[in-house]
Amino acid sequence: MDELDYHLLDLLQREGRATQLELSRAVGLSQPAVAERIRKLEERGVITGYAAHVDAAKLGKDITAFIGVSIEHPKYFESFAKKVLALPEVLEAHRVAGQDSYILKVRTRNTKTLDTLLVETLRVITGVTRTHTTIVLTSIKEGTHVHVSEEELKGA
Amino acid sequence: MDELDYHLLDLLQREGRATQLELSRAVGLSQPAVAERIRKLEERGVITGYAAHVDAAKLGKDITAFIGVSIEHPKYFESFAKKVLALPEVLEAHRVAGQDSYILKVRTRNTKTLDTLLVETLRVITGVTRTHTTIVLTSIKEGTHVHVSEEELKGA
DNA sequence: GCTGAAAAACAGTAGGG
DNA sequence: CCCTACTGTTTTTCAGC
Repeated sequence: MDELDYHLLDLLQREGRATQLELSRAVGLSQPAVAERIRKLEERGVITGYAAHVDAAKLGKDITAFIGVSIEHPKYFESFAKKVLALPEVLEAHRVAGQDSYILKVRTRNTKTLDTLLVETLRVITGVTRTHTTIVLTSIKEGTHVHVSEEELKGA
Repeated sequence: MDELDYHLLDLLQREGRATQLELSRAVGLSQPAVAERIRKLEERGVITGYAAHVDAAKLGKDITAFIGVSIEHPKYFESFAKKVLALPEVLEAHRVAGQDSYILKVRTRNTKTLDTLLVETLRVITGVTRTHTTIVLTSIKEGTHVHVSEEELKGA
């Protein structure tokens, strides 16, 4: 992992369908060298995949919300996780330190479907004692771009 | 937007570098028909872009956290948003309804860099009165995949 | 790591229903 | 809106350096 790898990762996070020729020009390597580096980054699991990003609002998914979920005992963590994984409305699910046991990020069609998700799906899961919902009004920034630089990782 | 478009969106969200030939076989169209549909989806802004996804932990970014930020008056919203946009550690920034004014999702190298971000960068921004940080222990699910189906959008 | 070249796979265009 | 056929790129995989 040198500066060139970081540069490639940066470029590919911005433009996941950039061609190897474009990338090679940007980083100053030959095209086969770029192909080789990308292959290795994928192999080592640094690059986990590629995804098209979609405008949820254009698909009628207007509501984004964060839901804090309290669970009464750790023994219910696993079954909760399993159920939540199966819900398409849940974009992210994190176990967290603090008052809540989990934080979910969800995207639903409207407030009605959010309500349904809360009362009919989440609150009835075994072990869930409380949910606390925060509705997003506007998203200023919504990316997955992980910033990396050689400088930052000195001695890592 | 018909069922075929939804199917293509679903596939491209899972595998952003799927070839048109692969997609065409999956949805039962010819390759040029798929190319045309994808072009239109991009044109209309339904597909906003493509990105490589990266394993942050493999890059030494071990800490994910959600930060609720309270701002004393709406007049500071814009300047706050502008400053936050420039911070590479901030993956997401949402203005929200409720106690907090904003929720940020951040990714940092360790707890020390998180602390620095909090006290030296965020809390000193004009208008910020309070921050409330929730550290992620494990992420069960972390995706951007927006679920879509014809059925769900009946009458939309 | 590079260049250069070949083969295979892919994306984009054209003509026609 | 879709098809097939064709053309130009891109990717992949080799040499030899």
